[in-house]
Amino acid sequence: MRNLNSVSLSAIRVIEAIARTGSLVRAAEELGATPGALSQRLSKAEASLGQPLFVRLSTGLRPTESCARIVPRLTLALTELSASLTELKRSESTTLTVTVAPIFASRWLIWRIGRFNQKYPTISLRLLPTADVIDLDHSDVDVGIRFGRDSAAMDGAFKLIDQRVFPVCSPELSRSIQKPQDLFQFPIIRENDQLSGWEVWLAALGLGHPEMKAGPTYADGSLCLDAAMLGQGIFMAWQTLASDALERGQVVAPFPNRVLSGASYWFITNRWSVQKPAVRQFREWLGEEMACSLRYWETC
Amino acid sequence: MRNLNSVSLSAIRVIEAIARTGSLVRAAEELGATPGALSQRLSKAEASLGQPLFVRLSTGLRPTESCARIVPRLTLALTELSASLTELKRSESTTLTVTVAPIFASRWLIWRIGRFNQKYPTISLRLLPTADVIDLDHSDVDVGIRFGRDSAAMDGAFKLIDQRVFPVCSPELSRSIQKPQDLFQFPIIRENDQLSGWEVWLAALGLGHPEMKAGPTYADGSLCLDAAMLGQGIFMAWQTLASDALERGQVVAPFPNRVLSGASYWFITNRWSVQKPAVRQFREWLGEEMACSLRYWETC
DNA sequence: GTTTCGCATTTAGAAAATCTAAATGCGATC
DNA sequence: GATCGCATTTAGATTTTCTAAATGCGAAAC
Repeated sequence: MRNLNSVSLSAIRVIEAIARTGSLVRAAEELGATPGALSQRLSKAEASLGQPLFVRLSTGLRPTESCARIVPRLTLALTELSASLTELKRSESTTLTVTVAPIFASRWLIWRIGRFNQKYPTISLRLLPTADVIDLDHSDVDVGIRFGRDSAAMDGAFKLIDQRVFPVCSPELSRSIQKPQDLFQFPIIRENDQLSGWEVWLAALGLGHPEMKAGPTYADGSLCLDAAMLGQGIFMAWQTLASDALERGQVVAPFPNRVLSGASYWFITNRWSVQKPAVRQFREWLGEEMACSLRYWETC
Repeated sequence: MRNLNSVSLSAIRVIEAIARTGSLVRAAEELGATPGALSQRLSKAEASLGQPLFVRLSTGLRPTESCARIVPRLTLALTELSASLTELKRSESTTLTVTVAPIFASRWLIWRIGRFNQKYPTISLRLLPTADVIDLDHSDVDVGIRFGRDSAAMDGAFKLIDQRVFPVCSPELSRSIQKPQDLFQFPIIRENDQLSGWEVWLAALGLGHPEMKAGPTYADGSLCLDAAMLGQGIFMAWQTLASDALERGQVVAPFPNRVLSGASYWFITNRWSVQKPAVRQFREWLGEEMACSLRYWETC
């Protein structure tokens, strides 16, 4: 391996091309350079190898015996390198790695990926459900779907959907609920002891700060939604979380008001992946699916 | 193959080394460069491939999935290139191609090559008997043994031996020859209708321009010598031509005077081959063999 | 919790390599 | 004897690549 320090690899390519084509001019054409440039590279290689590699004929260049002996090996090795790069590009264009928050993945995305695979069978979509934000540019992840406040919008991010919040509960509970104030006869389910979303929702409905019953608290929204399904209380949910549970009737939203929370879902891209067609296709597909979910919520 | 235009081959080497060693610092050490240089080459490669090849960890660099997949192929290909270069160097050091005039080859050199092979069994000596002078620097020939006038001595040539001329004839004829004038009762054998050598020899012995009988003419000195052996006349020979025939008694030199012709044998070297040990060894061996022939001539 | 260490990366400027375009030279062919 | 095709040389421009030092960042050590 240390051998390769003695000759520039580009010179090896020149040698192989000249040997294969039998002429400087043809090799130059193949390599996209001028004959003069190749001639110089060749001379340098010969000098550093301490031996001539080609016999100069009036009709072109003929490899010397020892050069001819290794040319097939050079061709092989260079073909191998070339094929490797092709594979690199190919695999890159057909696999798409997406990092998403686990809750979004489990409550919304994974149920729809089947349709994506149907539409783009050549793209192999891989999910990387992680809670922490990755530096996409220095990873092999193409896309991130991140939730964040609109004010923190990052460079080159694409907004997928505004988050809207609304209370949900089990069908049983909802029977006792006619007006917003009725909600507060039930416990309020909390995510990490927080009551996120309630303030904006109440404000939008012109309600003050009613007294809210203590309720169970869970580490993430997904568990909170489960608790709501089981009738443990009222939970302030949002579209992508509750979408499928609503559709299946596992929970219901007693009021049609869906209030902008001021946060959104963002589609962010690895700097390298921006121009990958698969990225664009995934983004467009995501947009369509979200629009479809939205339409459903509006009709119910 | 056209693929390889997109990425510099040296970058491929960097990629392979980083992937194999797992660290920029170690790769830099192996490739004999600074980490900064490799970092730059890598960034450029990533840019032109349009994808990151390594995930940056605090402990070093980890290949991305698609990079890792091709690394074994890269290692293979680079190893192959390296091995090819090794073979190139190896074969170069053990085969020695020598271009010689056919007459010198057939009358002197080939009878001694056996001894050369014995002394240097690892060097495979190949003779290229050609009449025309080759431009060594642009051929795969390492050495030329050329005959020429001293005034035309070329650059970097090494004089092997001064040519000395002397008349020879068959043993039968020589019995009638006591003094130089006796030579001219026999036909004078010519090479290409020329009487080369006679003038200097006669001058050295203080003889004028005696009348010389017409004799057979042949295309080259080797055939002239054969004619002399067969008693067809007198031939003005020289050391390397007549050496073995004299030793075997096929011809005799009636007079001890060996006169400098003003020409010599030259040992010339392909510019690339000068530093090959085999070249030096062959030159030294040639010198010894010639000295040995000289000693024999002096004693007879 | 702070420091230190081992990395990779960035930067600016220097050095080296490589290239281009045109001239040159050399055989072979017409 | 002229012309064509090819490789080579040359000088100068251009691009690439490198070095050395500064920087930044995370993990381990203290």
